[in-house]
Amino acid sequence: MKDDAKSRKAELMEHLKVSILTLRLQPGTDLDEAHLSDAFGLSRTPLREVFRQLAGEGYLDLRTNRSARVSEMSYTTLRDFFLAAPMVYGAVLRLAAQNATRTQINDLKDAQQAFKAALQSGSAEDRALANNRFHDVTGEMSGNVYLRPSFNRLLIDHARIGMTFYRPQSGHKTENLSEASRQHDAIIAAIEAGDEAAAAQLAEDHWNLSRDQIELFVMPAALDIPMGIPPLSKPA
Amino acid sequence: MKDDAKSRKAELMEHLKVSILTLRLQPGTDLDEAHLSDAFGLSRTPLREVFRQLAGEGYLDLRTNRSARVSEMSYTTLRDFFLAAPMVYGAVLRLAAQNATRTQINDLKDAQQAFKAALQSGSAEDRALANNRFHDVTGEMSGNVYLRPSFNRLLIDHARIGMTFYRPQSGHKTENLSEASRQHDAIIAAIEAGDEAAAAQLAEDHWNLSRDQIELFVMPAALDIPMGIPPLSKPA
DNA sequence: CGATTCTTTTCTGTATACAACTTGTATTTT
DNA sequence: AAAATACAAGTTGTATACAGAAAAGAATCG
Repeated sequence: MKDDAKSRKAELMEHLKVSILTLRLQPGTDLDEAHLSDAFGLSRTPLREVFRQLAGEGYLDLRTNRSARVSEMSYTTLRDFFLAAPMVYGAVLRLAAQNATRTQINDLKDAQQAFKAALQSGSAEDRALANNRFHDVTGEMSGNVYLRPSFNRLLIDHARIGMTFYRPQSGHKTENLSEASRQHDAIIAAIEAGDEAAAAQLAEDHWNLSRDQIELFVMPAALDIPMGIPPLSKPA
Repeated sequence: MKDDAKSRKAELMEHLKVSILTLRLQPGTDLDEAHLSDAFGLSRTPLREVFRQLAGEGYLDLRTNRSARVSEMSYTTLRDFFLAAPMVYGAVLRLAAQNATRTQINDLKDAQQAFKAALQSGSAEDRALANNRFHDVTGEMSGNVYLRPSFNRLLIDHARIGMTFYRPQSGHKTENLSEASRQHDAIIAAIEAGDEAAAAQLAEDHWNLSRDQIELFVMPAALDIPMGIPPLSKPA
């Protein structure tokens, strides 16, 4: 029942992280210090410290004398993402297979349980968060301080990319998500068996699946409907 | 001639970074807020923001209700380092060869000039900082936001490892450092030519050189002198 | 003496007040 | 009427003061 400043600070942090990962706070959004400090019962001093930390982790961008912003996503970052992700995740899973402890493996299984539950009944946000948690545990397992900064940065945008491209309720999506779930199970098995090579291969497969999904979304089948005359409309 | 708070803050940041990279502030050192804020004419509020940011970049460790500490280095991190470094640096140089701009290439040449100058006449600290600058520019060139967090984290410990293991004035060291300088030249050439494969290969070579150097330091040739009776000495 | 508890001191974390900067608006000038 | 300037409101950055937690020291008890 601790409702002291320390817990409120942690709450704020969690709130911002979740909001950013789920796109409730969209890339580029300005954050209002006064409003947030009011809402969480914190003064601006600790609030700004949270901003600084989140900026360090890649959630926010800070510009002097201007408000903090949710970090941007552009098409160039999408390209950079798929350049870096397979390599880093391959290394992470390889190390996870080497180093995972019993406790961590149980954490991973719990995360996968939650992911499956979210697939069944949850919202897109629940799925993205559960998926994020799953991969976060694999990052912990790798236990390499030099890989984690980039991996965590990748996970942020992985969640946001997922929220952007897996949103529509289509047959493809459900299929791909259950395929993702199957891959998660395989990843758990590979880690539990300490099978590095399998883990690394699964990392690659997992990204190929993501990329295929996005390509389908970005380049849909063409509409087969003749155009009418468009109404006049002023540009914003 | 701006001597306002903003520049003092930047000064403090630079001071801490340089001090940590050169081991003037050793891993595990406690930082005194009162003393630092006094020395740089800043109140504790902006000072603590700097701490948070440096912690995010991997220079410091923050623990609640305890003083900020220079981030630790252990033998396990040394192992983690050489697991991650070749992979990340290989990717960085590959992307650098793809994306480097004219301006960046000039920056890199300037950095290499400074490095050579430091080799000739500078201290170990100068060399480490110049080398750090060189690699930092390659990181800029890669232009990949997902790779840079890990790469920057690697560069911090690269400088500190260098300060630890290249310190003694030996024939080997000078030789290896000029070899490093030659590799830098080759890296510049590969980037300028846009030769990805060569750049990636050079990244690997560069780490092999580092690793050899450390192995030599950790496992020196055995002394060929019969032991006498050691003098009594108290452990610190 | 040694250990333990209590007090004092020091340092970390937070709140508030103030200063500096940005930006939007209104007024003046051409 | 358009542009430029000056003003005003709002927001960010910093300093100081205070509250709370560790650490250090003194006093008490075994």
